[in-house]
Amino acid sequence: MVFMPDVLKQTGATMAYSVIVADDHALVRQGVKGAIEAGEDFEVAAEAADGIQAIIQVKKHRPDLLVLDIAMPHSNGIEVIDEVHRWSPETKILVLTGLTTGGVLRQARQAGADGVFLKSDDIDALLGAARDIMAGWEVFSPRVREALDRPALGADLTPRERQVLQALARGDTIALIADRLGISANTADKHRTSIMRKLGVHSAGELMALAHREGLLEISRHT
Amino acid sequence: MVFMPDVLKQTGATMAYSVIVADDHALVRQGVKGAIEAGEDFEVAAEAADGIQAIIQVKKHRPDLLVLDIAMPHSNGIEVIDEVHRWSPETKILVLTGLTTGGVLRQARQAGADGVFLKSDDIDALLGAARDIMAGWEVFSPRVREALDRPALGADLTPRERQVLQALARGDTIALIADRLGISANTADKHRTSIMRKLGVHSAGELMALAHREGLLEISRHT
DNA sequence: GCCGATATGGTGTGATCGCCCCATGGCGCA
DNA sequence: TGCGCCATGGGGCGATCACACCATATCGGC
Repeated sequence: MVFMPDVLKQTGATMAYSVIVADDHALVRQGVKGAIEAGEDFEVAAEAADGIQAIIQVKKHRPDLLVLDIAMPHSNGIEVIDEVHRWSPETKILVLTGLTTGGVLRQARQAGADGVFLKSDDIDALLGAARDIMAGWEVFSPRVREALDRPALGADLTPRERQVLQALARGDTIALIADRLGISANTADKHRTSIMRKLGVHSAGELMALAHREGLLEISRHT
Repeated sequence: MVFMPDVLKQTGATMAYSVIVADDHALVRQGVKGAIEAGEDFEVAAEAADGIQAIIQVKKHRPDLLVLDIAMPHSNGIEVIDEVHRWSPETKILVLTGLTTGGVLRQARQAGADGVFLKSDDIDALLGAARDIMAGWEVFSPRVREALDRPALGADLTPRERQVLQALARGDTIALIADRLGISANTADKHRTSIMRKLGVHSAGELMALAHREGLLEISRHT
């Protein structure tokens, strides 16, 4: 049995939700396109291979739905969400990510994504998720919800502490960080100490490893 | 115009190369399946969502081609390549990866992959790559070749130094590493010093950041 | 046979780190 | 009006790190 919105039942056909798919991997775009066009109530209007292109295409097409990868070159997915809300507020956003590290998912939800779909989730569920979102629901798959419910690991970090953590993870030394932030080395050190206490680590090495492994850092892509 | 091997022209049909697609992301598997079955000379015999499953399916089906992602749960792609060569040496291997950090690509080639395809490469090229591999060629896309040609960054590390680097990146302290490897702290320190000199960094923080960023570490996946 | 690379070990020094002590001011909340 | 949290600052101490110096032993190659 195929779900069909009332509008379609009434008009007969040709009226489908327009979709833009943004992911830097062509294979993923193809997979999404195939899965979402399997239902005839969605039609992919354009694709984007990076964040900038995603914003441009959204401005241009004003789609009903944006399927958006987080880790992309040129402007990450979180920034794209903000821009989309600004330029095309009626566009629903379904975030697509391979990461289940919690931090990313939390960022996406807080930025205003209407749903999150994991790349490892069952592909057949994607179309249903898209339909649910268009029906006005928020869609988080079980595995996403589980990750979201897990106590955060770093959720209690203060803004300043996050700032210091970013710098530490880039390999900056305490002296350099203090200088950059215009504070004394003692204060920067105090922040580092607080971070380590909150994350339960006892050496700079552990902290670096944890930050990279658990995705506590801001998302960025090079290449 | 569709390429068709001589065997197919002779027999008429039904004789296609069997393929196994191994990737932890269902969307990618779907994309690969669609792209590779667009030519009628390939047929996906099975899929695998992790390294263990990939090995099991290869043993079972003895496919002509394995399309293999590197970063997967339970046994990474490099290990899978070894196992495939052991249990099904006639199976060609096309490595699929999103990473272009050189180290991974180098590992894949050295492990005996017959080709590397980037997830961001043009999807239409995948079928051609598969056909070229079955024709006995080694297939590396231009972007892969570029990454492979780039001077290595860490290529001159000795085996022992790599070992120490892995431990450092996990957050282990020099004293712990020395103890684990059964050597003195002085020697472990000497290795660390050599690593930092070869990589051109001057602090533990920089080293950690570089190792994670440039993918100098062994591939592993959790979750 | 000698040279280079690898791996092992020891000593020392200055810088940084990990963690403790202390303090002040602002801001929100009961 | 306190109480807690955040951010800022100072000082100190022991451990670790970064980087020199020194050394021996093995192994492969010219």
